[in-house]
Amino acid sequence: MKIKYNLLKEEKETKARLGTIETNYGTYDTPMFMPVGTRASVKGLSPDELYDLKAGIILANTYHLWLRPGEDLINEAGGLHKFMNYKGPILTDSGGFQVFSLARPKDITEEGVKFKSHIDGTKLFLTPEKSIEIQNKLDSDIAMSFDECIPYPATYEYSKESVLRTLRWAKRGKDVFNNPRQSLFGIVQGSDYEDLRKLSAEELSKMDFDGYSIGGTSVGENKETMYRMVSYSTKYLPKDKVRYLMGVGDPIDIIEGVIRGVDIFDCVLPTRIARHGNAFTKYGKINLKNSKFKHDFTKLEDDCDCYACKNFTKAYIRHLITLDEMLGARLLSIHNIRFLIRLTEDLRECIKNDNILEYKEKFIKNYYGDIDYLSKKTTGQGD
RNA sequence: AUGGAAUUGGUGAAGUGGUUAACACGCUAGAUUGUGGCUCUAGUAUGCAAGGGUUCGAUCCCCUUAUUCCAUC
Repeated sequence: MKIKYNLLKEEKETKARLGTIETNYGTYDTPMFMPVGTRASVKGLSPDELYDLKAGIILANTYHLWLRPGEDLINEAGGLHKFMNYKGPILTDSGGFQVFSLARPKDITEEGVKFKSHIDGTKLFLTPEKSIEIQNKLDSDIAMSFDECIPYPATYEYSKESVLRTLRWAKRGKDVFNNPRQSLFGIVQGSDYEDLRKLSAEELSKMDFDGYSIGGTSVGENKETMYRMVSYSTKYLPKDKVRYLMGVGDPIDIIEGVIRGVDIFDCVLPTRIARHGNAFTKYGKINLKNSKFKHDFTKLEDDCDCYACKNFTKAYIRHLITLDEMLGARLLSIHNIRFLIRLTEDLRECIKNDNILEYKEKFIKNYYGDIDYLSKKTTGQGD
């Protein structure tokens, strides 16, 4: 079946939306956070552990699975769900983002994108049709259109050219799309130009996708700019379809995104920083490698219900991380993903109670203290 | 006891009669946003066993002492 979005309530003072999304594998509440499992695995975690975290949709990556093990092998296994034994919904990214990090501008043509494999340097060519064909075979629940994610800053001329091309690519992908149990999303681009975001969102809407993504954020702009890009996008998207802000998962960015009408987020941040020894807490991110935690026999967070917080101390997790024991990264991944999912649970309550701005103020005060987070730069990828 | 060799940071070590003593590990911090999987960035010896001497200048040359290792009795 195609996914179905049900809008239940809008928050009184903001554009925040409470809703549900019906999928092949159950109905889930939004706003929601999707853990990332690039290569058909959320690094270090089993499906059972993901269910315990109350994860709903997870993300896998077309580009990576295309190269290894190949879409035909996964098709032979009976599709992505059977292959990895995940009994929840799966969304596949289109490979557009890898283009952004692996290709050079001159390799992008109307037909598709030339780039080199990050594994062995093999020359590769990806087109909108090819991306969709792979995703159809992977048999994920939601496929993404193949888009161009441009760096920031970008000139108006280049941004416009790119937006128009991405629109043509979206149309081409949709035309060859042929998996009836799969849904297809379009991706809004347009850098930080409101008229381009508007053009992108409106043209995609005319094509009637099953949901819409916001791409091209978190590519080197500051947070204030990112929030503007999000506003420019949700403003022109239909209310009866789900909105997904791609690649965003800093806690405050999730809050700001929800306030601007975003329903779904995904991000590698919780698992990546976990592997590097960091944990989200409501009083800011902490680095367990810091010597101050050596004798700290308290939990990561007192009120967290995750397996790591229920069973282990900071001193122990620090010990695991400093010695590079696998369990350390696993425990921090569990905690960090649960932290973001709990955040979305809180935000859903706030939408019901019409007090999301209060929640945000309190969150920022706890998390950032006096830090001016709005001027913080997002990471410039692809360099 | 005699002869020989050595002694450089927390560790393994490179090195030179003359601006900031290489590198690695460790340690201390920081980074990380549609994942190029243990990554990246920065800091980390006012010091070259101790004392004395030669020299414009010594970690580097000489002497004494201490310690360690090897060989022989």
